Amino acid sequence: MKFELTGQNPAGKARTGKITTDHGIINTPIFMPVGTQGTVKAVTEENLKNDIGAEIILSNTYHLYLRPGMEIIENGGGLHRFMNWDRPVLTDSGGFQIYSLSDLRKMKKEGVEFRSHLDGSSHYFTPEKVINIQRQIGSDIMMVLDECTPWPCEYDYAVKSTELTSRWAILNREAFDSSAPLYGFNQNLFGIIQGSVYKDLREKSAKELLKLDFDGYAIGGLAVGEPAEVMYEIVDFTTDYIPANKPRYLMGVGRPENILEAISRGVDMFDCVMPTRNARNAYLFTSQGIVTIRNARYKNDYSPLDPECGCYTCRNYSRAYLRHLFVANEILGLQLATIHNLRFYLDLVRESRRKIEEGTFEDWKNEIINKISINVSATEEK
RNA sequence: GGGCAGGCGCCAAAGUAGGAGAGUUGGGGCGGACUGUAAAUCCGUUGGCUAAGCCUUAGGGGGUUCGAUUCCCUCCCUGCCCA
Repeated sequence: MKFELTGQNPAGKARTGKITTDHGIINTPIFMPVGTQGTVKAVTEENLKNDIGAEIILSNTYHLYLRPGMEIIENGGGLHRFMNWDRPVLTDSGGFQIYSLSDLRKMKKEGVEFRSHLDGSSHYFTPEKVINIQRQIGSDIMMVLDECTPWPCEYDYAVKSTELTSRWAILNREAFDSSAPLYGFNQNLFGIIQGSVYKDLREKSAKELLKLDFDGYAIGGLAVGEPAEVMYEIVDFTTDYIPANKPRYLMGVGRPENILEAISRGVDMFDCVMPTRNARNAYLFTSQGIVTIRNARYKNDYSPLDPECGCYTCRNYSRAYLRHLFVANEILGLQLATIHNLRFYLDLVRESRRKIEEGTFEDWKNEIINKISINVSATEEK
């Protein structure tokens, strides 16, 4: 993997770059659609490429390991072939499941024990195991096993947790170095900086991980309920500790405005379930603001969802039709909504790159946030 | 024409051997939430009003009773069966 910087906005810390992998180039800043179970829910590979313009997608170690299981993935020729996706894939390690499935797991010194949410069976994840699974999956970018801390998080717990993540990082690195790719292309490993909302811990975590010279650095443990301003502050603080020549990935973020603010603070990569999940829940992002397409107000609205959007959905269907699909619980609604929301996110980062290269990112960002973060329905109500 | 079973909120049903009550469940309607996906999920709301209360309400009308959605009479309607 190669990462080169291609542009830098004069104000702020926003920058553009290019990640070259064996499955192609990723332009940064980039948003990565989430495909937890080896599918970006409700859309096809063709949608992802042609209608959305996805350059890389995310998948998940924990979920794929439980189902369909590694044997199926390996026999299928690795995840790329299995799911018919020939562009880069990043896999999360299961660190987020330590957070989101906290009722079903037990932290151990060397790893974490999960009870499967599918059948209750027990599974033990260690850094080494998680690296091996990601070898079997064949992701282009693998993530270290970490612990994603919740919010709020007591300082003492954050100290212990961050130490654990740092200790595990070494084991992740060793397992990575002593194993090899299975499918004939290179794989890379990103470290994850933790430390909750505590700057001293973030600094410590970053410095410890830098010694291990990962291919890129993620900022984890944010967007778990803390105020956005706190998140921005920690992001701003932490990116200063990541060398300029390494990609910076803010895990799990976020709303469009969160992404723009983080780009402004020097982040290159993002992922979030929001565009996909919210699409399936009738919550659509548009250039004019949030459209909750199930609302009765759209019953007779035959205009396109977003007149400024060039996606398949906006080119061909009206708000009234989309609303009808959602109200009638028709599957097509999920697909059309997902195509649009993901296209909106990808357009957002594409436009960000353009503005950074023009040097006008900051002003544009502020203007756009004002436009897109309002709720269209609520506004028109007044 | 006769017999039987029923009619409860926008809809479909539950329940009540008379007594907690605008009142159970599901659906529908309306609104909201969702941030490294246990999510095509979840939550709220859904008679009226001069709103910590009051009023109206269980097919219509009448009756018994301190009290009726529940019992009785009658009419109307629906379904099934028989002519």
